[in-house]
Amino acid sequence: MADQLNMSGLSLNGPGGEQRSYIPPHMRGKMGGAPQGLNGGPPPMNGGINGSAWASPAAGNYPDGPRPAGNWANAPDFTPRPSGGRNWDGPAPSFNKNAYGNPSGGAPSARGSGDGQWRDGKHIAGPANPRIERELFGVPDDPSKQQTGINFEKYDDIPVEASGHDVPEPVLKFTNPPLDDHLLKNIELAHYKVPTPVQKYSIPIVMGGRDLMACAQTGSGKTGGFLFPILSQAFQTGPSAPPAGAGGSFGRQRKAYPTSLILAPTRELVSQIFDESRKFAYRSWVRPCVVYGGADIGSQLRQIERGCDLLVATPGRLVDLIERGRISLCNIKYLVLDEADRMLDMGFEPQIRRIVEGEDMPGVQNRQTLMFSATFPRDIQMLARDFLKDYIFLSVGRVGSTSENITQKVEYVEDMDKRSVLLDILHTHGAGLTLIFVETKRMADSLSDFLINQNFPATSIHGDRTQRERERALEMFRNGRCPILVATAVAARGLDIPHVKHVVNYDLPTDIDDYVHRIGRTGRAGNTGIATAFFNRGNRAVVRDLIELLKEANQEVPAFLENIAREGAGFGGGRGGGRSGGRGRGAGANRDFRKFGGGGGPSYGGGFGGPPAPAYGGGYGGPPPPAAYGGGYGGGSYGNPSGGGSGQSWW
DNA sequence: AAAAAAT
Repeated sequence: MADQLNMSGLSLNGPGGEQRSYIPPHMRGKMGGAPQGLNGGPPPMNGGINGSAWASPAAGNYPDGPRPAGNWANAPDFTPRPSGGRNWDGPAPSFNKNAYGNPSGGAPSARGSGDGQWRDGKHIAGPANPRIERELFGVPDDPSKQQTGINFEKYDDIPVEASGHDVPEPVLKFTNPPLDDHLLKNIELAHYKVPTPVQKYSIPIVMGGRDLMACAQTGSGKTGGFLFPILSQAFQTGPSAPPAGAGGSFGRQRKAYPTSLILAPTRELVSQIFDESRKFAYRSWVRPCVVYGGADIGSQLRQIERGCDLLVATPGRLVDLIERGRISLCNIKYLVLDEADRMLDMGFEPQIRRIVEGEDMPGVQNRQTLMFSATFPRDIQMLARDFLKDYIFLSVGRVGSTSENITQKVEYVEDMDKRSVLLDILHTHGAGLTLIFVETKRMADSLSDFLINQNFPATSIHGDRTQRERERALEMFRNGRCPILVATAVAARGLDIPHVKHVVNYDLPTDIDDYVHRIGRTGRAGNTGIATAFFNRGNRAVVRDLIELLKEANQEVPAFLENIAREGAGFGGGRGGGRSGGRGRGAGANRDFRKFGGGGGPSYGGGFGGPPAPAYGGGYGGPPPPAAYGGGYGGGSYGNPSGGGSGQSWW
């Protein structure tokens, strides 16, 4: 069998039998002297995009298309984009006022948004399209599309703290001014009534031209928090001219010049942000696009070609497209880094720095930059220092945990008993969506298999499933056909799944922030939810943080937790709390370190995210510092900025 | 230690 596999592998070699190693797509054709075709590189654009290996599946049938039911599968290939000319360096298409589709005869260019134009300094909305409206905004009876269950009074309880100089007054309503009328119409279509607290602040901040660093989580309305002001400004000021000299360069491939770029860590998250941006860009001149890995790049390229004003991307795929010369960032006016802490956790810093500092993006003074992050540890502070200018710092309270929307339970369950306890829970809390978090991909598979064998409608989502499987699982969960979803960390943050009734931490995460994110999938903004965690001694690393969190949220703290915490506080067991306070969390953790942080000068050494105590504590042979140590602000200015990473010795 | 992310 192995031999057969090898044989088929060999058959991939070149005709002369020479070993041909894999060449990434963006490198093909750059190999010295090799004819382009040999390496399977894409033919030139006018060579016919529908030919050869470059060909995509037929329109309307993208097996890995990012939006399974999305309208862009229906968009005809090469519909000239009425307003797109400015964003290309190719020859601008001659404007034709009927270009976006005479209803009869012409190809229906139903793209759902971005169908409007900018002409003679005016924004001209595209035609209304009932089908697209239903797709984007849903119908009142369709719970999967509805923005229901948002209790706006609860939102008002979320504390927001703004600091920085000249913080503008928050807005109280969606009104013109400051927001553009076209945006207001779309907001109304989306049934958004009142801005959430983060939106109340971010709208005037961003529209005032200021940079923003916001500590906020998804569910606080932060997507609208950046989309509303960005789109509103775009609707009023129109597109940017392409760079001088970009137009008509002979032989150059078409290149898109987006004016807004939104980076986010996971594919599902960028997809979700894209969906939101389609809503609010509906009928406007702004055409949103989305690019991420794991999906057919050909269809993404074609989308970009049709015009790309607002781009939502994961870093890896964006770098790929930049290397291919298909996207230029030189026109960027707005840069948004969403879930910045997560992106750094996932090792995206090099790609992010390359995108922001190493390509053609305007410098920090010539663009507006917004960063969102659930926490504000040292590495994020460094990023803020480098990417932002004179920013306003916004700290938005936790949506779920500190309010009493979520009933948190912690049960002592040994690993071997977890399955049966889970079955009990599923039998007891039958109705509603249940999201079960596990720590490994393998566990996600085996647990969902187990549940399916027990006749539970379960599915799973994790990084080893194909993008298509991931999206399908999420869709099945969202629409309730598979109301039990077993997930790894891929689903922990950012995903906005309405109506999750119960979050089960089958395996507790080692990082309490992850726990907060996970339980935040339920009890969203006014809905009540339940979060159950299975705890055993294997989780004692988080016991202190967990207790602190439960207390903070006015939840019951089981006696066994206190007991185990005391065990851990003994000598030798110091790892129980060594990390406490390392990441910003708890009351006051997400604060503007410029205000609270240690001293002046370049030392960013506030206690914020400082290196864990063991980094130096071990050297003295003394007992490990007490758990409280290292928390707080300005507590220690040990640690040079770059040294933070090396002290990771808490396990 | 695990997960995610360009191929």
